Order: sequence, then C-alpha cells, then structure tokens
Amino acid sequence: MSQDDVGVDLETSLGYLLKEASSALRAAMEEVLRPLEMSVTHYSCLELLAQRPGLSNSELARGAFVTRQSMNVLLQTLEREGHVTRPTEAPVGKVLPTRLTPRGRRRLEKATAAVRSVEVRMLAGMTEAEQAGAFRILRSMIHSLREDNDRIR
Amino acid sequence: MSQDDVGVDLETSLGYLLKEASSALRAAMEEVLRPLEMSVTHYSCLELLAQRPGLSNSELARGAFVTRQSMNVLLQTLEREGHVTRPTEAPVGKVLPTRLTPRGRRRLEKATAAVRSVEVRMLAGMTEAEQAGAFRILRSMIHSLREDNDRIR
DNA sequence: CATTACGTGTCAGTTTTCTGACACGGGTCA
DNA sequence: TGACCCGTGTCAGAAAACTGACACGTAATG
Repeated sequence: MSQDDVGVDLETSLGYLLKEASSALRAAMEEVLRPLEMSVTHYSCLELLAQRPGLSNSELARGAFVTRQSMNVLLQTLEREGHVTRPTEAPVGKVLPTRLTPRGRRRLEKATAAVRSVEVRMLAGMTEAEQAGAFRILRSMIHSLREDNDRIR
Repeated sequence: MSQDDVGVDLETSLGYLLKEASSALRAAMEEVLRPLEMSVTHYSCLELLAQRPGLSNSELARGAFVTRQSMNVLLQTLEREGHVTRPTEAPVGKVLPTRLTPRGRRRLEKATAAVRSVEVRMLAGMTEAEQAGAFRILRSMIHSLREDNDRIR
C-alpha cells in the first residue's frame, strides 16, 4: 500500500514506539493464551493473586490496569468457575480479600509458562546490560508521567 | 493497603513494566486531551492523517492499533463532524483515501501541542543517549515479538 | 465526640471495541 | 483467460470496558 514510509514523526516518537511495543506484547500474549482459553486480563488477575494472595478487588483492578467494576465482573466469573474464593463477608471494612483455589493455581501454571516464554522471546537479542537499561528507562518514564498527576490531585 | 511490596516477580518483569508505562502514557494523554473533548484514538487518527494524508481506513486502524471496524465508526463520526473527507467512491479498488479538512487540521493543532508536552514530560530527566537507547531497545522488543508471529502465519 | 475525607463493593446504563461474516476489486500465476 | 489469494469496506451482533451513582466502613480531622 503506502510502501514509502514518509515517516514524518511517528517513527521518531518514543510515545508511539511505546504503544507499538505494548501492543505487540499484548498480541503475543493473546496468541499464546488463546489455546488455554484465557484472556490477558484473566491471566493478569490470576498472576496477581498468585504473587500477592489476599488482594482486594480494587487492588487487582489497579494491578491489571482496568476499573474495579470491570475487575468485579471478572472475579464473579472466576469465582463461579471455582478459580478464586472470596469470603462472604468482609473481615474488616468492606474489603474482600481474594485467594486462588488449588484449581485456579493449576489453571494458572500453564499460562504462566506461556507468558514467560513470550517475555523471553521479547528479550531475545538483548544483553543483560540492555535489559537493565530498559528497566531504568521505563521506570523513569513512568515516574515522570505520574509526578505531574500527583501534583494536580 | 498492601504497604509492603512483596514484589515477587511483577516488579522485575519488563513486560509488566512496559504495560505500566504504556498505561501511564495513555492516562496522561487522556488527561490533556479531555479539555479538548478528544479521545486518544480520536487524536491518533487525526495525527496519522496529518502525517500521512490519504491513508485508508484499514491503514489508519493498523496505525492506531484498533480493528478496521472500530476505525470505521470513528471515521464516520469525524466525517459527520467535518474533520475528514472521504471520496464517495473509490478511485481504485475499494480503498477510500481519507484526508483532513482545514477544520480537522485546526482541531488537531492544539491536541498535537498537548500530546507533545506529555511526551516531553515523559522524557524529562533522560539524556539524549538514554533516549536513543530506549529507542533501540523498544525497536528490538517489537522486532523480536513479531518475528515469531510472521513465522506462524 | 462529631464531621469530614477516603477507599471500597456493587448496581445500572452506556459506550467502545471486538468477532464473525459477506461481497467486491486487483494482483498473481498457471 | 480463469482460478485463486489477499486486502478492503461494511453490516450486524456480542463481548468487554467504561462512566456515574450509591451506601457503607475506616481513619483522620476539627
């Protein structure tokens, strides 16, 4: 189609490149998770719970970058399927700490391996130093983007 | 809440960090675009058209990382509002080359400035060399993630 | 002690985006 | 030429995510 890359500015924009990378990562994850009948959000929720048991709905939502309302419907599904458990009433306040069931943990195992392989593939051809650099740089971007937000709020 | 960062693995995962950065960027863009009553996808479409006039619906969709169906409904809105134009019938094939109207270009101007400021903020505290490094690294990630996809297809 | 602010879970409705499907034009190749 | 494949635009329906709103518990504030 447009064979000649006019590439005015898009190709030099780090923001666009960041979105591109994130999109490629998501697509790759969807591809390996599809055979397991699991979406990325699905997986994120389970992985979060595996690494930090007892997280609340709202905390899971923040960790998976969705609203708590969205996470809530997901949790209802996962609970119905027997992958997670939530107490019927809150031990303290309104917070309902969520935990993986053995079944949920089992379901997560293959998914974790699949996603891990994607991340390994993503890092292929990068030296340890480059990975450390990428880490620093992304952290710096996140920090810079958020500090103004905090100033406003 | 969970004040102690157990941080088993999430905090060491470049994939998660990438998603985090992308999410922060999107949030920052939404914030500066909201006063202009423009969404990120909205802006992406106009910016793409400004830099590469005559792009088709499908090409715009790929450039904005949405499906062509989603881009189509967006283009219908933009066309109704008089920000873009599409020929009533295709000059060649079925492709309908889209172009910005003067009005669309005017609307884009402020948005571009706003988004540019976000990108500048994101890059604050990074040296030229670091930015170049970030560029290389992100490009490498995208390439690595996509090459297996191509192998499958 | 009263009040305020904040975070949470949840209900309802809406918007956005996606998946699936179809017909069409153009290029490729035997 | 005719068969095939690919990319495109578009219609329709479904799924996912969001915004807005409310009541409730906790902690901080006066």
